[in-house]
Amino acid sequence: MDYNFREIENKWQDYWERDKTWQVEADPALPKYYVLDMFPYPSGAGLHVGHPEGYTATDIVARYKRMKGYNVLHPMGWDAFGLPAEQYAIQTGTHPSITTRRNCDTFRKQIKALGLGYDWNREINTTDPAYYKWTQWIFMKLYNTWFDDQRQKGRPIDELPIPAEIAAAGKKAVREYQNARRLAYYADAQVWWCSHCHIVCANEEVLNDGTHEKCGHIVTRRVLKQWMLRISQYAERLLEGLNSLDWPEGVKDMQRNWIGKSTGAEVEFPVKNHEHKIRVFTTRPDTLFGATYMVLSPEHPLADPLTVPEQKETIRAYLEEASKKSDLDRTDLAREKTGVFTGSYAMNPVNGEKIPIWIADYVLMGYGTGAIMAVPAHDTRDFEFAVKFNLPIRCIMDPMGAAPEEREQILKGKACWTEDGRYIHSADPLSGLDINGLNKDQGIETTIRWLERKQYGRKAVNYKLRDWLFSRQRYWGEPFPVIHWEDGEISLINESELPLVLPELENYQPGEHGESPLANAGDWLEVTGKDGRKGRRETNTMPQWAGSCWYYLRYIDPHNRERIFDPGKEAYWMPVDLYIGGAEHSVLHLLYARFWHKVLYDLGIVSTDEPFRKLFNQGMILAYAYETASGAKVPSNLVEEKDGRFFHTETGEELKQIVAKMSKSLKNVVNPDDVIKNYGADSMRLYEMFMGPLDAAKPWSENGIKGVYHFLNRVYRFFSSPENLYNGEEKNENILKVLHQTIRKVENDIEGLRFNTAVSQMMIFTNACIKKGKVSRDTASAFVRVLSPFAPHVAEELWERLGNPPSVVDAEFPAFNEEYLKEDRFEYPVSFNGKLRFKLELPVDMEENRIREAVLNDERSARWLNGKKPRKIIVVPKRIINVVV
RNA sequence: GCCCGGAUGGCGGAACUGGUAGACGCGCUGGACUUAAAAUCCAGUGGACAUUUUGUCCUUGGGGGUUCAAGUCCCCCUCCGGGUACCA
Repeated sequence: MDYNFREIENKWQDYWERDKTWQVEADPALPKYYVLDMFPYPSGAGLHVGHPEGYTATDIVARYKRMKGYNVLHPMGWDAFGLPAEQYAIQTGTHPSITTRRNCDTFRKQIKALGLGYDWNREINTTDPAYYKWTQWIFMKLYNTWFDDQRQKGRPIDELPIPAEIAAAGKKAVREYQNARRLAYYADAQVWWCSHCHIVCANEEVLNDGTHEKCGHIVTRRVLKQWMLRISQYAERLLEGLNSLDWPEGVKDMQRNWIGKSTGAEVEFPVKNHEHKIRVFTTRPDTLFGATYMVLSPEHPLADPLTVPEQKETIRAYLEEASKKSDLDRTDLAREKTGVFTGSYAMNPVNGEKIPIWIADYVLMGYGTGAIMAVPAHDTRDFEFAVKFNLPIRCIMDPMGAAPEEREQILKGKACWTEDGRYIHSADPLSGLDINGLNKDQGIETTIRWLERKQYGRKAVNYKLRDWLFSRQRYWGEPFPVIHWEDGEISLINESELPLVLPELENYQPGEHGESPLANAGDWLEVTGKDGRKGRRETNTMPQWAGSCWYYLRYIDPHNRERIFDPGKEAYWMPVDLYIGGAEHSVLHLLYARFWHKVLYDLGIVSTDEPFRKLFNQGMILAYAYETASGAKVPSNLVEEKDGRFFHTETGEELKQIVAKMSKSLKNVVNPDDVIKNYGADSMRLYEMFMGPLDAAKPWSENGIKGVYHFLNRVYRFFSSPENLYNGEEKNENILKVLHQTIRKVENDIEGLRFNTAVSQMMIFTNACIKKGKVSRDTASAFVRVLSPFAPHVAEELWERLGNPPSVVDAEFPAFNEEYLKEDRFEYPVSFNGKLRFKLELPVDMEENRIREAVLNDERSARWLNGKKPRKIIVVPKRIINVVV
């Protein structure tokens, strides 16, 4: 008979609910532990098997830490703003809040069915006005903050020093001066527009092929007034902060790449017959002697002024083409370089040489200064361009480490060299700069010093990270607490007016030309100021990232109506000790949240500089799928298995089993509800942990879940049968040893998030008990506690049956005792020349020399020594013996 | 292109700072129980060869190297996954 998981699971889930087991409060007398899941978007499809993986992992850690005496904060909530609910509203007229509530109810029910111990008293929902009141409040803080570059710190806008000439120019000038420095600003932005969704997309939401990640349609460029956040000013802080974090190196690397710091120099090139100067950023100022032309990006402000009359028409056509090209062909794989000559020349500061100025779209306005000096001999892009347009290529570095033939080519300007070497042709008696013979590092340093002395340029740092486009043309998002006045002034609403609640609408359809659905909001839109001035509310809403940027802070004090949270509680619970979620949030969510957190820290609102101390990414759960020899996918319902091989039910063709993402079309989606119905929540939890390492992608297998289900049945059957248990202490040495090994291993594995091996150790223990046939109640009680974070329902039931009062949740996690783990003898593997030949059991405290004797005296050694004397005998205590002959 | 990560039996995966490769689970084979099946229990299970037994050889994607000893460290290569891309 299988154990009745349904009855047991219902019973204990009811108990935890009635008992309010998971409700916690800040308690300075106890050490705290804050364990957080990335909260889900409650989609209409319900929970997916991927969700419970991370949730189970955090639940195990939470339960374990609680048993270790920590006060554990483990909350859950909903990232519920988003497109699907709005799309559904457009189609059916159902208000998104109704859809959202329904979906949250489903998710909550499904999560509870897994026996996850969340404090539901702290549940939050980003779409709840009582929550987004504070999202709006943070936006107001961002608006009222500027970044002090000197102190590398955000400060209140009233502390921004106003230069005398600005102050003298009047209020408007002061306002503009401030607006140009606020962390949230409203400005013309070149944005990606998705004409399918009628929405602007952040750069991050546009895929490599120029399509919108949400809908797959091609996006186009537009200039629109949008809200932006000055995250780029926090680049250095965001980069620096990574060093102190216990995060996967891969995630840190991704963030570093995204921030994209590069050091080099800014150099100014005078233009012949013009007062303009072209400023460029370069990481290779040392190659100035090799600069043979310059390039401006098509959007560069000097593109037009520097065009000579005879070139006007050509340039105009090129600029137009370039602006169109950035729409569609920008991502062409075979991007052949294009460009046109302006007719103007710049002067190379190192040698006074006249070099032509071109315009080309391989130079981007959004990076550096939007202009470059081109050194074709030592930059692959410039090389490609120079070859195509027949521009001179001047090698100024004798390559080190290049093959002789390659070196020949490079010196002749027929190939490009970007590595280190020794400079040649890099001196000019007039300018006084000479770096011939130096290597790259020395060359860069010397050139920068020269540039600074001659005031042609300076050392400079550049970041790829750009400002964050923060508004969307959607209904279902946080409204901005902003009023646009008829005279063009922008102001925030009063804090007392928060939350600014989303108005009810008849029509959720966004406009064709970038108007948000809120433009239909009638009365809501119009405002009249005290002075009689008319204004209009902002009709854009915030992106979905907004709510998820700070939700972990609201869990701390979710019902506080007066403040965002109580500072004492914040100081107690923060930082998050462990944060688990999908790797898809490695860059954006985590970077945005860190940015907001740092601003709040600078303003004294939070007590830590970084929000998430330890981060871990769970891997994706995949499924088996099938394909024919030609690679065509076959839905799983058309596949049959025979003797471990797979065949198409209709054609009979043999199929290959592969691993793929779960998808409706492959018919291999696993529904957690079905799994719970057939095997129970404990099996579901245990299997998700047993599948493999938490961070690995791994395929779901029906047989795998049967394995852990089988294990739980064995556990239940054995430990719930009184005839298998005797009272008091454990008498069997071996059982005691395995028990304590298990306690130690499970403890270490939970701390290291290696749940798969923890489960396997518990299996080893159970096998040993069943083999023995009878163990003590002490042993059973210890094991049940070890098992409880993983399979809490079975554990509660057994705990009760062993005669303990509920609940095992508050029992102490057993401590392992080294005494029981000690071995006095060890079975040494004995190798000859590295090959294992036999085993020899010896006392562990035996001296090495005595061990050598013992090995040589063993009759089995004679065969391998073959009459020779051993050259050397290596003894590694409690590991191995190796005889070298 | 660049930056990460990975490759271990029929399958999912173990293996601490280099020290008995294949833990644990699945599957498979044989057996017990049963009228039978399921469930359960017991035994076996990397490959090849040999065998009455003791056994021998091979094996962690491929090739080199360091070492008494390499899945683990170093160099080169192949394939797979993720990120990113005219970033100057």
